[in-house]
Amino acid sequence: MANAKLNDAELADKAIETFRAYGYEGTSLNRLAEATGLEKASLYYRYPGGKDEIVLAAVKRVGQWFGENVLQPLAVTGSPEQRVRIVAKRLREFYGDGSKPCVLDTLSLRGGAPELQAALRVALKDWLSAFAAIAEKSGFAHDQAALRAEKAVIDIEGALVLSRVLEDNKVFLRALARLRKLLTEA
Amino acid sequence: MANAKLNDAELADKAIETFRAYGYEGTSLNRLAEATGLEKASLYYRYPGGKDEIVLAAVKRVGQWFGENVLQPLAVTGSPEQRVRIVAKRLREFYGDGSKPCVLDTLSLRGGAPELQAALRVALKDWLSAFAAIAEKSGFAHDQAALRAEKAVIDIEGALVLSRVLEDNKVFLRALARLRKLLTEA
DNA sequence: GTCTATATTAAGATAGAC
DNA sequence: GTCTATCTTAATATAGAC
Repeated sequence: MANAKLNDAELADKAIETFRAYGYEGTSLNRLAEATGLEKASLYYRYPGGKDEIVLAAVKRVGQWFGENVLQPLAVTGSPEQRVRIVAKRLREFYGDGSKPCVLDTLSLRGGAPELQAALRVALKDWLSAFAAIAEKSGFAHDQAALRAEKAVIDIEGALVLSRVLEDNKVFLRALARLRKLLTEA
Repeated sequence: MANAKLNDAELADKAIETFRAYGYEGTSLNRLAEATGLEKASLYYRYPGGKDEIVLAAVKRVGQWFGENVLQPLAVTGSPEQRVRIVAKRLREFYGDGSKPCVLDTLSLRGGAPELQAALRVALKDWLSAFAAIAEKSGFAHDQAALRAEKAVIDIEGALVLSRVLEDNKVFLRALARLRKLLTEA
């Protein structure tokens, strides 16, 4: 790690950008080498398990980042409305105004290792839990809060798909504009 | 075509099942050969352009099928409510109760040819137009009808992503249960 | 029209120099 | 820790028999 060109976090960040755009099968080690600026052999030195190990590290890292920067603001001070507004802003950045796919979507196609699918499932459940918590704090009953959270994540994921296919970010931005109402208003 | 094991429609149907599950990059000719029961060389004989030509043919075919079997019922006799109920049923079949991904999602990752992306965009626009038309017939103003259609397709696409990641079809079935209200009720 | 066999290119993966 | 070089396997693609 002394002569490292990139630290692990930087490497994971570069890698995840490739994975979220091309998916697991579409991300070759050549593409990863190009994206990170490291040669394939260097990637194998740091991740002997190859692509499987890299994608797991990248997903773990992005999950952590998402938790700290997007979901954590839901648990701090401020009204539920204010918190959701901040989260919507973070989501807009995270998804590049709707131009960057969600890893939960593009990495969940068939072909990925079971450990990858398990990691994605955990990340999604964390997301749903955080949204359900803020909905419950806004006054929804437990079950209704869970349903609102589900609808909110569906709205974001679906809008990302439509924005990608239509090449029109406005679809995603409209979905983000619905988020506060969906999670905090009856 | 005389000694063909499969006709073009059958071949496209087998191929699309592989493409929707694995995506474009994840679908190798070996997988297509296995799925169709034909050898790779036979696939090249019928589609000299290889995978690019096969995926376009498959998308064209599924788009046609979707139009005739899912969207066309929206334009026949019956109340808007009845028509949407039928469409929800067809969608449930088309997506295998939520277990089969949408080609618009899994084939729109980076890596596919521009012609493929264009074909997906046309298919999605057709879908949105058909949903918007039934919403307008239900009494929504033109713009509101278009928004309802967008929300409805987002709901379906997003729910498919969540169902896939969570391995829980109930998420998708809940979305389908919302469809009639979304397209026909104020 | 489909097959077996083969050629060619790219992907995954390792060895050894610096 | 990263590199160049190389190996191995799988992918795309074609040739020619039936």
